[in-house]
Amino acid sequence: MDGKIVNLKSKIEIYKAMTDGANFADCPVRDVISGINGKWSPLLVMALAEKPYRFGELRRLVPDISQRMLTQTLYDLQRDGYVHREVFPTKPPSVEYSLTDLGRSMFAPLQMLVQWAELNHDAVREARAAFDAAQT
Amino acid sequence: MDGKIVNLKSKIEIYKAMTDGANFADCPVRDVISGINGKWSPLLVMALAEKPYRFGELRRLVPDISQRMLTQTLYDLQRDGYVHREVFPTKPPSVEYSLTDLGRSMFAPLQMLVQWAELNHDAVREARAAFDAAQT
DNA sequence: TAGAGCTGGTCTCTTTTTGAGACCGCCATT
DNA sequence: AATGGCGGTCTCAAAAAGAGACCAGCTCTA
Repeated sequence: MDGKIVNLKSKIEIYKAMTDGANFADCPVRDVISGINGKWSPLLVMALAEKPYRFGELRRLVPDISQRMLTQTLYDLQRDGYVHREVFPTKPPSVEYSLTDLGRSMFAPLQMLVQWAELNHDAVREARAAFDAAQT
Repeated sequence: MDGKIVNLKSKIEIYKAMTDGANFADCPVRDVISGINGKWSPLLVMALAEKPYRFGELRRLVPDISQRMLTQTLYDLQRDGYVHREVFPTKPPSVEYSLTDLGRSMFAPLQMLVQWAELNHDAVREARAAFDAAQT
């Protein structure tokens, strides 16, 4: 990642990249995508892209995540190298989570998708309403 | 979507877009994202971006999806307005699935993410191996 | 000094989502 | 008459996610 996205591949090449691999299960692209396509991963990455946060801060920032899923999602993000976890030996030890370079490099493409969602959520809502009405 | 993505928002604005809404559940951006962030949705969208496919063709193209999940994922994509479903009254009626304009407009941002995944899957694999080794 | 609260978690239990695979009627081919 | 493709639905088991109790260690307040 040198900051610019050039040489976009053709659609069929991109699709092949998603179905590559000796057997289907270990296609590298799907392997990576699945890690950032969980229910909470994108939200946490976007939050940490702003600035590092402590565990409790993230909990308050994202009030509808359960503590269990916050722990687990952060663990998974750390394992895949997107998030750095640092423990500070304060009286009640505090833990700070921050994005690594790899995590930061994901921000741009993720932002595109979020921005697309923002631009198109009206269209999606209308489509949904029309579909449900037609199903009467 | 007029083909160009301009005026990128600041990180904090993007995060706010993901946490907007009276209560957390109906944040528009998360509502939309959740629809395209399933296990199979991105793959099917990428496949249909190439050209329309019939049900059985998609099944063969993506051999590790179960019939149940293919049915359901296509249904959800149709409901959200990404996919058009057309039934042809042939002897065994055939059903063709194709991307709508809305679905096509999603291709660009999705492609960015896939491309990022392709570029960075080595880094992710290394991070994972290092993490697992450190956990000994 | 006793109680309550904050720190970042783990553990158990229940509900929801997903996956595997059997089954369906219809029709064409063999 | 049996086989296979067509696009599904239905059932049941497994996996993932959510709710909430519990934990030790420390600090502040009454």
